[in-house]
Amino acid sequence: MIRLTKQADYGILLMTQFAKAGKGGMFSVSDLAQRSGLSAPMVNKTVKLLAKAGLLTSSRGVNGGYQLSRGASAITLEEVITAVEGPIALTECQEHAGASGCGLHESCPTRINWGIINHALRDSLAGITLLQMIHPLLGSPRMRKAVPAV
Amino acid sequence: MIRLTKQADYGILLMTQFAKAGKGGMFSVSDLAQRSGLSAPMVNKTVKLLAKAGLLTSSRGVNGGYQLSRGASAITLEEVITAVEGPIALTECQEHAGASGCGLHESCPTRINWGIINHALRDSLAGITLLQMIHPLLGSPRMRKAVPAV
DNA sequence: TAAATCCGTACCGAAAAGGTTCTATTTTGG
DNA sequence: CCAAAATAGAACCTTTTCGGTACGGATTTA
Repeated sequence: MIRLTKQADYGILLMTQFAKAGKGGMFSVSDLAQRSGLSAPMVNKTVKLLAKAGLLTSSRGVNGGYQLSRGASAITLEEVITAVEGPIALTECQEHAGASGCGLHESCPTRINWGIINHALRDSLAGITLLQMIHPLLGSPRMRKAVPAV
Repeated sequence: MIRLTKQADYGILLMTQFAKAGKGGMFSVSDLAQRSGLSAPMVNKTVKLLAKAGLLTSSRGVNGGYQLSRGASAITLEEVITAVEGPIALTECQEHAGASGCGLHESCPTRINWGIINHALRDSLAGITLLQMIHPLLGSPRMRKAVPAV
């Protein structure tokens, strides 16, 4: 029902852990699992996706772990969600434009509207950074301006 | 992956059929199935939800069917989607506020941000009417103003 | 060289989505 | 007044996706 998946939620939760630790904070999977209250395998799975997307950098071997690849003010929710659960689009036709076709009778005259809606959603997610997520009261006034009643 | 369900898509498709037919246009389920290319049982299931939400009115018996309860310019995508797949909210905690609790360790400092995001999504969907869906080129300039880059 | 850690993939159970069917109930028309 | 056409509502099944776990391999450090 138009929900974020739990894993995307976990991704955001984990990223905020890094953000709270500040620049250079490095955590292993087991560290993160303890801090977040999530199971280690689930953390494992999720940080891999975040690292693959370039939001985290990894170090292998003893004393290895993950850390933010950029400052918390330079990473947005849009990036985190996309990293974990793929492109953000309410309708399928917006994702692989023209590739498959809707299979329905008429050519879709509503595609323009969907483009606008998807764009609005993506942009409101792209307007919120990890820094704002951990300091909502500081972030929200600026954000309210950037994301007005639409 | 943050997709609309197919049934919600069907709901929108069906509602645009009514909108194209203009005020007072009445269709039976089998009519709609033919026009839309969807299976009759699926149409059946979907229009029931739309009727229950008050977006369509129904007439039983021979020559019965469904019709729009209001003009196409007074029905928004937000209403159609909510009718078919329930309240629009990306995160669960926004729906039944405080009822269940996240179950996670700290109280969620990000709830404010989610409220803003959900609101932005709902409002952009509420800003698009059925009339605009069937006349995208007419509707979009006004809509671009109502739903700016957010 | 052993331990810690990331990497990649494959797998399984549970939940949700997608779709069908069946039995009322209501209305019209002959 | 009865048969046909239509909605109302619920139950059911199948398929897909989600949520979570497990395992073998590669890499770094001590």
